Amino acid sequence: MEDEPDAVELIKFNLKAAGYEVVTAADGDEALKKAKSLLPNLIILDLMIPEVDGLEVCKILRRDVRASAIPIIMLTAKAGEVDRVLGLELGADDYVTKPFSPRELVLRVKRLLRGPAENLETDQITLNELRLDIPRHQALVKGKPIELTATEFRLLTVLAQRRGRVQSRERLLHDVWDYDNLIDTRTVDTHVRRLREKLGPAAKYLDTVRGVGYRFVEE
Amino acid sequence: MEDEPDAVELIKFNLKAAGYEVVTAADGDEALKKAKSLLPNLIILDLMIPEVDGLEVCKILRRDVRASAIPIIMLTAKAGEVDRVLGLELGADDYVTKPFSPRELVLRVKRLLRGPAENLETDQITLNELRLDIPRHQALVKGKPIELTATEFRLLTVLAQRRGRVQSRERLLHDVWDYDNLIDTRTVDTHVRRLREKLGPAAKYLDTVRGVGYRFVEE
DNA sequence: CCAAACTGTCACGGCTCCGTCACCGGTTTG
DNA sequence: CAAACCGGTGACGGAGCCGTGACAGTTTGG
Repeated sequence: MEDEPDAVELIKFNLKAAGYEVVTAADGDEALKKAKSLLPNLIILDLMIPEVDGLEVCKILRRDVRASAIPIIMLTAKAGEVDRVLGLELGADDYVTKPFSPRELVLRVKRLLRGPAENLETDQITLNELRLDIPRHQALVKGKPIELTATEFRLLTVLAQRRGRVQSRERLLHDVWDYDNLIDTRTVDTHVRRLREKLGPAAKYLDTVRGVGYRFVEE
Repeated sequence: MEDEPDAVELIKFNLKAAGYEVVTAADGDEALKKAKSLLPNLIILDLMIPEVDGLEVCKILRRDVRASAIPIIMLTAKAGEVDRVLGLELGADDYVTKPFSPRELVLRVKRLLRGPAENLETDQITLNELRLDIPRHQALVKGKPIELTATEFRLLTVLAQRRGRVQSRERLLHDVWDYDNLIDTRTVDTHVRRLREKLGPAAKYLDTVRGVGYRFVEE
């Protein structure tokens, strides 16, 4: 979500190299639409964009029921204190002044995605008889604790946090295993199987989307 | 209750935007007076404040009959990590290290105001036959005092104060040892082992969560 | 100034867990 | 309708994790 095409490509390239999935928007209006429909895990927002001003986009997103929880990084041309305070007041979580190194941006993205803000909001996930308590590292089915290994728990957490949306095997390998090589592996499948075994009746929430990946069902 | 005017205004703005009523104090002395007279629902306390030190303010408030129950969030500069454990012993309920995003602070405020029961830090923790007397720096099993070294006691305290929640080795190294480097160490394991030896029958309260860390059991 | 206590690191070994493979039934494709 | 594709399943060997004992460097106390 940028104004200069070159800069957009540069950022996109570096983020993809770090293993992230990137979607871009040409102006503020498009940015708003995509943000609300795709509900990304993080938004990088340039202040100087056409159609709808960056600050305005931020403000609107913060009022949105579903999008308000998404962390936002702001890109600003001036190092002016006004923009910084204004941006933070409107709910941005971090901001970067141009010019900046792509590496710095990637680091800030990582920090925000693993940061405390995310953990605070998602420290407990409940879906009918299944409950995930992340700080306690405990999964409950109908109130009874289920013994899960560390990897199984992380996999289930990632899927549950993005419930409704299909996660490809590559994405899961990146987020759960920190694998960046795209080697074909049956690892994910095996772990999903073990999860289903242990979850018992709650296994119905784990959907297989043939040819794509896995999904935690919504409602 | 801050030292930098800009930061105070920033926090104030964001809390008000979240629907809270906010009162500020310029120094520790003023903070104490206002806290005792207004009896707010929550206090955000900067460690680096003039007149009366933040830790001192915390200690005084905890001794006060009427103000002792008020949750306190401490703001600490990244340098003085020793303050963290010290603050916990003095009865702070949560910590935020600078720099932090305003949104993160608001989230922590919400959490503390939402569930006071699960976040209350007392100076005495009792779980069946095990009792921890934090101000006296003493651990008791079935009423009999157990000889613990300084490090062992701090480790046990940190684990017990976050009972139920798994603490990673890195987290424990950070909070108990002030280690920030992520080198692989068996130090935590060794100290847990020594703790278990000394605790005897009460050792069952220290859970190992394979691949994650350690946990003080709940109930 | 010495002895005792405390602390961090290391090596070892048992045991759990994990990644991979082969196989097979079901589904899609041409 | 056959061939290719895909994902579920069971099994297995290696890797990684953690408990344990030992030890050297440092601190404490007499």
